[in-house]
Amino acid sequence: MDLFISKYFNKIDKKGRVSLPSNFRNALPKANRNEIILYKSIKSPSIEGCGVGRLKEIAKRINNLDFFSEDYDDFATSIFSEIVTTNIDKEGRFLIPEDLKLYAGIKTEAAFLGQGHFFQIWEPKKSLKNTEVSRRRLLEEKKSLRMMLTQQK
Amino acid sequence: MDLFISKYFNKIDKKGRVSLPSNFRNALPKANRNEIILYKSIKSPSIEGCGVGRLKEIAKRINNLDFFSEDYDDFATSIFSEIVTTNIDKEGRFLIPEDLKLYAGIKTEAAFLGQGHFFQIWEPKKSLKNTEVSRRRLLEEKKSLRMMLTQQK
DNA sequence: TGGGTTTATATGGGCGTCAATGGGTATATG
DNA sequence: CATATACCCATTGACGCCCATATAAACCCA
Repeated sequence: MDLFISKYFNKIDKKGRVSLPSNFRNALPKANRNEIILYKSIKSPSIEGCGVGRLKEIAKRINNLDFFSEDYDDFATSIFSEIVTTNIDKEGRFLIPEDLKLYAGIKTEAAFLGQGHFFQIWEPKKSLKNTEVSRRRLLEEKKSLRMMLTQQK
Repeated sequence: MDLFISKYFNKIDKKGRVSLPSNFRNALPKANRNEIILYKSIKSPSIEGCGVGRLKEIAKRINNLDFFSEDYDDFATSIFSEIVTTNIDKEGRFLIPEDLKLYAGIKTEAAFLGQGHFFQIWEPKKSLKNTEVSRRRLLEEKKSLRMMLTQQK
């Protein structure tokens, strides 16, 4: 299963290290499980991450936006210029850069949220609130979309 | 017959393990009978589960949404981060995560309800009450539906 | 059809392995 | 030289794997 699934709460030690959930490590391509990329989420105060292979996918999606629009500039700038790559040590831990932790408000603990082809890293309490809000929006406002997911093939 | 049908009451041991009814195990695709997915039911205080195959189907559909939209996030968060995958051991048992047990009020015993393409896990007493209520609703309020189901072609 | 035997399922428990976490030390980088 | 990061080792608890047993269902044979 090459998807990032489930939610995990891991601690950040004195050295700033945090374990990438083993489940997520297994979702990375076997070829390169020692490296991931991180960047600020555009839509929420969280950090998004994935394997380096997904860079191409991200580029493609941005390319589908109107090249002359403000969005294009904003996205290209926000994402590409801010992407960092970090190494995963033999115990499966990595370091979250200070500016990213600041952006997400993360201090001593991090919530890892599977998002399918990528994952998000949140400050735990914020993640709970966000999950709650998303769930309610889905329940109350988006019946037609929900149908898309619940109908049998 | 690859459908989840019937009702079973199984015990949860000290280690938190519970047997997936063998009938349900047989309803899983032969390809992958060692893994199932679990998630909070949207409509009731119960846990829903099914084979992992359904997950890939959902992933595909979500991937078709506009990546930068709010919808995408709502779905990804509500679904991928809320879903849990658990392994089934050689005796056919698995672990129910604590937060899911809490959500369903399950402690030492679990009721498995076949629902066709998926199944539900309830706290036994609640399941009895729910079955009763569902049955009465069906009888009293949904005569038209009943007609549809029972009329001979 | 009855009685005995096998098989499968649910359940219990021991134990090794792995994941998450903590810390010491070497190495690198400026 | 000072700080940050990589590597190595240790600890703890959870989980997976294996084996055991009891009850129930299936089977077989006379």
